[in-house]
Amino acid sequence: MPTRATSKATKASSAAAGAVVDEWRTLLDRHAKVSCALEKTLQNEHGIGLSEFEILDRLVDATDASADSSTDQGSYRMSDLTSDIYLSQSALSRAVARLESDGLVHRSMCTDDRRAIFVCLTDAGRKVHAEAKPTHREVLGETWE
Amino acid sequence: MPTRATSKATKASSAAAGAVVDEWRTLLDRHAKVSCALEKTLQNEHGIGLSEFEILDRLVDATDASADSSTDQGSYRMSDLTSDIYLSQSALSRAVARLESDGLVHRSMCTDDRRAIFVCLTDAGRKVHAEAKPTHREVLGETWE
DNA sequence: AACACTTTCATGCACATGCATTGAATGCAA
DNA sequence: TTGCATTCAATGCATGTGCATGAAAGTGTT
Repeated sequence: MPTRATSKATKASSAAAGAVVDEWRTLLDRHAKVSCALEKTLQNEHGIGLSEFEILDRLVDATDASADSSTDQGSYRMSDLTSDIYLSQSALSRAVARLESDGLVHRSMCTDDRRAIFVCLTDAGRKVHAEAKPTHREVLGETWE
Repeated sequence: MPTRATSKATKASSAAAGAVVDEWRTLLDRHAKVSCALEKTLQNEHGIGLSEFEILDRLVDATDASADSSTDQGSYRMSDLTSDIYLSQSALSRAVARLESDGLVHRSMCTDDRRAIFVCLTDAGRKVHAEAKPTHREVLGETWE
């Protein structure tokens, strides 16, 4: 396993580089298959996209993790969420906006730093996630291999 | 390392399911990081996107693999390409259209089955791919881990 | 031949994403 | 205080993608 290629490792390691390329293609294929299946199933059965589900998932994790009632239940600072998820800042902003318009999360200002936005689950959001989670796990198990 | 889950591993394995979820999140993160880096670098240094490069890559592979001059050099049937790559049929159609307008590939009809379209590399396409391939491998090596 | 069905690729449309920018709030320094 | 750079989130814009459809060509049945 080539730990880390030197910046000029283009020529020397043709076999090792080929292995990474193979892994990369495998990853691309699996990503396409799994995320496509998740997207469709979550949309059909629960009316949310994959990005939306992933956000809800993080929020629930955060809620369960910190039992301290920091602000509301399961608050998550927008900027923290951006770095904890695979979405870009703008994509996250819009996804949260979608979730809010669906009534699944609530955006609130922080009094300490009035630039920051806190996102927290609503009861409806918690409910939808609880319903969608088994579906998510199931599809993952079916399509993973 | 869980080699391969049985096909009906939905309910029974709550711990194993959690492991798959972890792997899935890891895959999502790596996919985002690597594909984003590849996209940017390929675009900046060679003027093509990741999808376009992947298509060129398949075409070159096909050229090298079959030394028989089947039709032209490195022809690839559109429908075959669709199943060999992670792109959907419509995405592939447009990506090839982009490549053609850039002069990197050439679309030609097949006389046997006039529904089918054959894609083959132009000299310019071969050249761009040859230049971009080291970059691709290099970025892959840098961002893989 | 005539008809229905399938396959193959392109395209209109809606939408999610990334980039770059904007606007607001903060922090720091003079 | 004023001034300037920084941080944070939202948004205009361009673009790539998927879904559903359409058109053309092939296949099969009567």
